[in-house]
Amino acid sequence: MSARATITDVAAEAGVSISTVSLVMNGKGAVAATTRSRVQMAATRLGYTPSRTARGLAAGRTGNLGFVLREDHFCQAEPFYTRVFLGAEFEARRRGLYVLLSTVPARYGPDDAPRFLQEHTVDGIVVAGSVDDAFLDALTTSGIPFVLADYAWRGAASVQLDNEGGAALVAAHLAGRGHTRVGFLGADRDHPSMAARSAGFTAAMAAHGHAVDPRLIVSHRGAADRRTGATLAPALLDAPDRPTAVFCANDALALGLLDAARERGLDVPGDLAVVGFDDVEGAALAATPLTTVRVYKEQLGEVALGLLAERSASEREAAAEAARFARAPAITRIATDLVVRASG
Amino acid sequence: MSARATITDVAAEAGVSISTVSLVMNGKGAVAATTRSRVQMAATRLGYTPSRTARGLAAGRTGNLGFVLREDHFCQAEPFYTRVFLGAEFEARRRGLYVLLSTVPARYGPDDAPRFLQEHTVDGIVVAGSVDDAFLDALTTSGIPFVLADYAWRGAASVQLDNEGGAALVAAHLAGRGHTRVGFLGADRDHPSMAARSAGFTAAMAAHGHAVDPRLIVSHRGAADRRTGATLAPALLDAPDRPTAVFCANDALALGLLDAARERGLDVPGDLAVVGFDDVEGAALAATPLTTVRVYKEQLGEVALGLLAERSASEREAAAEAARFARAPAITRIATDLVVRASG
DNA sequence: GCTTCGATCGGGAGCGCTTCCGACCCAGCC
DNA sequence: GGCTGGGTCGGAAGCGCTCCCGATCGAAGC
Repeated sequence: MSARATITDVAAEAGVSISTVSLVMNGKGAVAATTRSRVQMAATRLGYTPSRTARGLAAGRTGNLGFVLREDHFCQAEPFYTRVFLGAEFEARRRGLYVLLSTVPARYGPDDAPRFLQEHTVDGIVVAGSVDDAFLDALTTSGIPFVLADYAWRGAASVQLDNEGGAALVAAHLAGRGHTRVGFLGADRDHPSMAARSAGFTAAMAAHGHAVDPRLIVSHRGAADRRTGATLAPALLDAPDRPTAVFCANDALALGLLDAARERGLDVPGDLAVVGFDDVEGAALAATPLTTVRVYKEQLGEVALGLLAERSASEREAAAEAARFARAPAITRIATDLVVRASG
Repeated sequence: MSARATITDVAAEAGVSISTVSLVMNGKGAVAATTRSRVQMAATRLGYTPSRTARGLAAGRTGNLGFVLREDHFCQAEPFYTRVFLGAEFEARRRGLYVLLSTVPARYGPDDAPRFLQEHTVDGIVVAGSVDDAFLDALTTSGIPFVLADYAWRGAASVQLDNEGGAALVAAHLAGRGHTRVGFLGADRDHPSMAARSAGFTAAMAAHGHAVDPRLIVSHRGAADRRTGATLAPALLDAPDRPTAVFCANDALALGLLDAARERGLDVPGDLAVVGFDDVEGAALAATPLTTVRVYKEQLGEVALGLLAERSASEREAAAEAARFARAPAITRIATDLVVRASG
């Protein structure tokens, strides 16, 4: 690949000025149809693609967005945020943007700032999952627009799963199957999503006339993984008046609960119905396929990135003050579905 | 954050020319120590960080690298390539570079090109894991330097695990424990790493005087996952003369084999020793903790990115022809370790 | 028929930085 | 003491693009 064609080459080839080429390439301004097509032909003939860098310099925006998540979230076995990222990357590609992926440690110190926070190599940032408040503080003061995905923080714009809605679907399902004594198994309770699932479920059950016995609500602060599910299971399974169904705040916990149930020789769903949340890969493959709430991870990323792209675009054109006004503390919700399988 | 400080501001603040500031910021050229420190102070006082974009335009390189992997590899449950990426990102940060993550479909068509292939927004590309040949062809003709990580293709530069070495460690370990009749369980056999593990193991066993019975070598073409491991297990476990030990080409297969062994009531490692490869998260947590070969995924990414960074730098300064000569088909190997646990 | 106006297009000034080149200064040299 | 030369620094030309502004021209308005 020899030297790339530049806008000047195209202008010469088409017999117009570079301004015109620029207008055509960006689809703005008033350009006569004939001129436009002449320029386009010249561009394709020369294999011209505008230089991102030059465009960035001149236009004052870089055309790439950051995607930040906690290191441990990125590396966890279940590729949840991975899929969110994939959705974001897809949407970015659709919009002709790039996304820089970076991680922050669970405990954020001032030295951990992703470099693009300082170098302004990024027009905006998607923050996926829960992160240290200190990071969000730094982000806020940096002035770079950002949107959260699957997290909430103050009035920041965010895209979240419809956790309440999903939990309500579960409640309706269980109530419909005649369960009146149900339990809830949760963990990672500081995460707003987890809290919402818990609250949504108990509220919906109550609405169905079967308030959840507080003794059957176990909620942990630690990681919401399979091991925790198994560890916490006895509190429910060995209770004097065992619930006939348990809603777990996520599939990992549910899988752990299933392990514990199997150990005890309980029949699922005969003795115990188990419902999870997330619809992870392993849910359908489990020994007893798991009834769960399906969430659309890619869509979460797509929507978040789309929102960010528009936000950072409007940030530029409008006066900063005006844009800040328009920033309604928007929470966008991604709908969820119930997938009924064998476990309940 | 008001308007950013530019190089001009720093020059004014320090009372020098912008050329001098540039020299100081890049640590090149001959600048008197006093001048240098004066500039540096001015820069920190103004909170100056050079604009990536401007730098890129002027210097002809963008300062970011691409990291490409197959979509399905990115999403698999075991975060192998995720860790590789993390290592790469770390190394990039260390070098002041950015990395754009993008995926390609398993079957690559001309329309699937990551956009940065055409827009030259990237100085080089790390390709992780196996990808479609068509993609590598496209990459080659694009002229963008690239290095492979955990893959091999023609004479392309690549960083690979020391698969033979790891397999030899396993062979030595098993032979040392008195196993003379051993089996091999493999899958995804078109992947060079898998082939190397198989070949390395049988060669090393032979060197120990215990040639592997060809009937005890089962090698599959499909995905090397847990399910496959369980599916393929009968060929070894139900053989007339069952091996006393099996080396599995990766941990997922080994885990599947363990499932099958448990089903048959076999004692591990009494009746059957099982050894894996990769040391995935689940290996240590398995019911019978898995003896396996530990591989340093982050290091793989680090080394690959470092190599790429140097390659793309030299690519620029040297004449293209000369650089192409220097491109010895280098294969860098990352050492592996044996981790002995309960399974064998 | 002359002015006004909208539709088109070219000119040109940057965006912030790198880098080549030449100017300058002060030792050291014959 | 004039000259050479190395060590320092400033000037200035871009890198490829965006975008404001003004020029041009034919058509519409009175």
